[in-house]
Amino acid sequence: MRTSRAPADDLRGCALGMTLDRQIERLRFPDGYRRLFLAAIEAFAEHGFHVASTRDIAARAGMSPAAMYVHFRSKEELLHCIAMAALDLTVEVANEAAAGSTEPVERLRAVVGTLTAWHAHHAPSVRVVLYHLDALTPEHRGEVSDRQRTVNRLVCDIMADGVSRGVFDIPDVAVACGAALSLCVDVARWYQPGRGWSPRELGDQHAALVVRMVLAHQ
Amino acid sequence: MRTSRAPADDLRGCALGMTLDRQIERLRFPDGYRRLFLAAIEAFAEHGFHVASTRDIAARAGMSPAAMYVHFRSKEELLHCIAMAALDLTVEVANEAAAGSTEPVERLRAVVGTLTAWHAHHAPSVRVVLYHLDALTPEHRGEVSDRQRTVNRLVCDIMADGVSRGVFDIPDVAVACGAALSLCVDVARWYQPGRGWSPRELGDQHAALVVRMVLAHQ
DNA sequence: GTCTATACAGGGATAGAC
DNA sequence: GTCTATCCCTGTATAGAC
Repeated sequence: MRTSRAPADDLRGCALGMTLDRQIERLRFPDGYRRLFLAAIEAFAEHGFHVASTRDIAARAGMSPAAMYVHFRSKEELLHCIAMAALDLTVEVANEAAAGSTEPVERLRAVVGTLTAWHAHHAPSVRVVLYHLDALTPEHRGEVSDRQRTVNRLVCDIMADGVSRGVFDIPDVAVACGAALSLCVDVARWYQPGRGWSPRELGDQHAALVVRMVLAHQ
Repeated sequence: MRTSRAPADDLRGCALGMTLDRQIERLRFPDGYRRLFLAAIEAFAEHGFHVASTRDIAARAGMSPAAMYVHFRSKEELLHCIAMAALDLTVEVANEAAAGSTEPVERLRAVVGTLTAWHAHHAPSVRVVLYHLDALTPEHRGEVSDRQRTVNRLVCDIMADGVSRGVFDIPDVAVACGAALSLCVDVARWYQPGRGWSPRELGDQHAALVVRMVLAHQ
């Protein structure tokens, strides 16, 4: 039987320009498993978890409905695997952005810009992970929350560091951190490619706004 | 046959302290209609649109499954009516907040604070309106988008006014407006009552953050 | 590991009596 | 306007052959 988790090591080095689908391609999944994985991302993103049927997913993967159950115990497990892979990538991308500098302003700018661009770029897939988590078992939902807290902690640490260095002036770090991440994440709800700014441009603008939000007036 | 829209006039004068349910009570709906309306809000908020069944909704309203179709043509129409009523209330609340002053900073603070508190307070119901709109027919979705644009325009106007008066310094008003509303709205995704700040306190903090984001350094 | 066939449950919506 | 009964469809998941 297959393990139901994507090996974290295969997720390194992902770049923003690639689509989530292509990044998944790089994972060393067995063929049938990967085809189902990609098909489910498509179907979930298009119709939402509950409306997308296992028949549809299997058909997109070029299989019979029954073949799915060789690779995944249930539709819920399929969602869980996708959510975890997407969040592992998100954590990876955020960490890479933060690693580019040791200066709080630059780190915050990089993380907010990158996460905004990331969520804009993968809006349909991200919506599934953000808004359909109630379909997961409590245990699986807990694992997802852990990953989300990891990103949260990264941003909080950057802000707290900036405060202690006197660069930032933040009344409540937890609230400001939540606010910054709301900017990054909520993009997935409304962003439409081709209308207005590109993901990268929008990221830069959000980064500038967040920096203004927390910067100490010299 | 009943009209399927809540009369807008009945929505005036709503106050934040009341729950959405109670505000709906004030609408002059016929009894059966209102019971179904309230039951559906509960069921949708609890399980999401697709998981909540018409049987469950009818049972909560103390009716047989078939009785629903006397008041609503379909489950989709029920969602539409709820979404429109909720958005009409949101527009109302935002307008009231903006009407409290003519000064851009105060108006922005009031709108962001009130909308944040509103979304925190009604998080479960608001999630339905925000994240399950793909279940609506294109026509109904259009009506919902109209209301959302109304709120957006209100915030944009306040910001543009502040810029033209030299109070605000905003590179791109549309982006800043979207960012401010992301702060207000995304609260519905993560807010849990009883943990951390109250809706009102959170609203005040968000308002302060948004003002810092756009205020011109004197 | 994939197929065909099917069990089994549940949901949206309607018919027709009262 | 509400009920009981029911139609009909779809969906998840399993059985068993290949």
